[in-house]
Amino acid sequence: MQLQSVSLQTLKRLPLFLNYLKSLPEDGVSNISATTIANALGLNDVQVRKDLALVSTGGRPRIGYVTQKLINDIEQFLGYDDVNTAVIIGAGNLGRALLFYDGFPKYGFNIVAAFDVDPSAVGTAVNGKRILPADKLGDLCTRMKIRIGIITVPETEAQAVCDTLVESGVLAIWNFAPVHLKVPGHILLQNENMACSLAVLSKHLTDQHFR
Amino acid sequence: MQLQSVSLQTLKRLPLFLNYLKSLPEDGVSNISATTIANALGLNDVQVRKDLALVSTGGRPRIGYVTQKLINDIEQFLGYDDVNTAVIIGAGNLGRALLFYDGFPKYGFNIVAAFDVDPSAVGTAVNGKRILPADKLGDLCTRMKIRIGIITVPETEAQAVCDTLVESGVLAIWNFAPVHLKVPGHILLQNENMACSLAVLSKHLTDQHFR
DNA sequence: TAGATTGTTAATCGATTAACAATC
DNA sequence: TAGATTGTTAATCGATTAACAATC
Repeated sequence: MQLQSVSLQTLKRLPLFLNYLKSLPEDGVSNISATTIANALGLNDVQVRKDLALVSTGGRPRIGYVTQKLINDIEQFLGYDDVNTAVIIGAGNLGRALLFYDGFPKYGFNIVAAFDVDPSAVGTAVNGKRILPADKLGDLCTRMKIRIGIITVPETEAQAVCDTLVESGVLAIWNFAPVHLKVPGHILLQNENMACSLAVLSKHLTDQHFR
Repeated sequence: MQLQSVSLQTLKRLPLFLNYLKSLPEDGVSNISATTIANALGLNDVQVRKDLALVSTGGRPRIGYVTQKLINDIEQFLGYDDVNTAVIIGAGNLGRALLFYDGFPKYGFNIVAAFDVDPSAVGTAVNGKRILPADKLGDLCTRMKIRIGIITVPETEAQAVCDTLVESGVLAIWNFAPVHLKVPGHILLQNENMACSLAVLSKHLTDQHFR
């Protein structure tokens, strides 16, 4: 699966821009230059300008962009206007952390429910979201036309959960289990691999590999 | 900060190889080919071979690599032999999830403690790790020569925590707060930005941007 | 006007993929 | 031997950076 209009790299930077722009004081200057954004985020200014050119227009020499318009354009491009429904499978610590994560509603995502196999968890609620029995997962996804599944179950359960999601019409899967899932080509699989992050950090501490 | 001997891309793939190799049945075939690994993980076989050439030797045509030697070589390269000590700042849901995360000890990381400002959390323990008052953070990092800090506090607190860590000699920071932190050049900052992941997923659901 | 900034084209850089000889 | 696989060199691809004319 590849991006056509916008590169994956650009797509990953846009939320950073958005977050930075939103962090600016609202009563401050209403314009902002690509150079300012670049410096604030440690990026190249031409890169920022190129990214912005793909999702917005109206940057003026000497003046820059209108901050609010830029925010609107990026949000529109990223589809934060639409509300996307998602489910979380696995109501352990990580699943609970995600249920509390403020970013979801903020960026147009709505977690409709969580699922777990543990009978003592089923029936309770976390941050106002109900925890349902795992065997109801497929049914609910199909009925509610859920498009996004977030997997926070143990390694051993992840593939089975993934298969159920795919069968039930889920299109995108965000996987926190440290395992390589097999999915059909039309499914977008995003792996959130803690081990990768650890490796990069760990490597930094053994200096000779850096220059 | 840039990598010399190994590219960042390779560094991110090595843990994937490691995880896959460890998932193989131990009583199975003792050799494995780059092609097999590549197919299992959906990568290019030459890419795998190139990556492996950087951290191991002894692959034999027609036979492949000795699985156990490969595991040892990757682990040694990634520095999983040494135990790295780390602290978590913020014992909320995400912090607690990380305290329970099995991957840390498995990959040579030891979380020595967590810190929080909430008096009702301070003094308790999560998964056998003590939760200490936030104002003890700098002292403990300096005394115990902590090298890695994991930030799971709210956005507004993240920069202050980050500054304390840097002042106390921490070299690598893993930031889960959705904010761009300022750090000196010699510090490795790894951002775990949920918003970025969301953007990529969300984008997939608006098909026209994909080919 | 002078100078900062945009937007775009060209050059550079790095990573991936293709091709292929060596070899078990 | 035949064929699968390694390891390496060359070609391709894509992203970043540099250069610069346009413009406010």
